[in-house]
Amino acid sequence: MRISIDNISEFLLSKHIKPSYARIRILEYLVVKDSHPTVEEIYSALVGEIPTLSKTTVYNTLKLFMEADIARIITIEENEARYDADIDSHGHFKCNECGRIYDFHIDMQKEIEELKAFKISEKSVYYKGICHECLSNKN
Amino acid sequence: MRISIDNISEFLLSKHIKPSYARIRILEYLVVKDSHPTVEEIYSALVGEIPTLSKTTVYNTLKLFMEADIARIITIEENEARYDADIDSHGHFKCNECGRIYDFHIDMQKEIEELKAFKISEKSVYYKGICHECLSNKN
DNA sequence: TATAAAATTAAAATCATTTTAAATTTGTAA
DNA sequence: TTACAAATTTAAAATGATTTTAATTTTATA
Repeated sequence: MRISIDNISEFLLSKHIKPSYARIRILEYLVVKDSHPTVEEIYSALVGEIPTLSKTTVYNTLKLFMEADIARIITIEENEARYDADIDSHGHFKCNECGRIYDFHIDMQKEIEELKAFKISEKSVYYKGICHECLSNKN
Repeated sequence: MRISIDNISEFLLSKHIKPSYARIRILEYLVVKDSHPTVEEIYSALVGEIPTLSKTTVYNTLKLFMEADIARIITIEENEARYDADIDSHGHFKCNECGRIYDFHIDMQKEIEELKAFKISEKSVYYKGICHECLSNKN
């Protein structure tokens, strides 16, 4: 379920998170941008409008969101943790040329025989390659 | 295709990699242990027998292996890159209790409609949860 | 208004990885 | 065998993302 921009504050309250200004703006950024930003990107984008913002707050807030299952971390590449406010299971494709991350739908319901006795709490699917746009630009 | 222990040296030669002692031992460790070790684990395990070994060599060697498609990196968790000498596509399950990584078979052939115009070069599937053994120990 | 709890912050610490430049080893041609 | 160039390995320093710490600011409420 995607969060809508209108009700960020109520949404946070429903998750028992106090909707401070920083939290609202960070979640709003995650939802609106929908680009799976890094901490650096979030911080840089918001520090202009929230001059007192610190990176620690961005880290704290994202950790809070993850604990509340509002956001999830995308570790498609070490050395660049990204964050996604879309919790529903879907795949991520990273373009090795432009660096963009694309979402795609993929069925992850199928039961895995070997994991029958395991308790699965999280599934991630990461693809890499070259996106359509970058392929076009090459010709 | 799994590499067998007997022919590590020939295998490296077939990939146009000079089979130095460090390279042979590191690849051997990856193949035999089959536990998706971190750089730290590889280094610690081998430095006793190869006292001059340095971590930089482990890093260099793993990078070399990845470039030659002999090994792949598993970034199921930022802050702990792991390495796998099994290149065939398969899924990885990480137990949040004991930290072990399990392999499992999963069909990754299915074409994704949304990525039809994309060039896919790498697919990763990461699951997390609690493994069977840790679930048993809890009761 | 006072006060305690929560949120935010800057600065320092940590730690995996990369870079750099030097030292060592290896292969090969003379 | 010897000498030299290339490849490999190395230690040390640099980098950079993240975490920790401890202090400050903000918020809610009595």
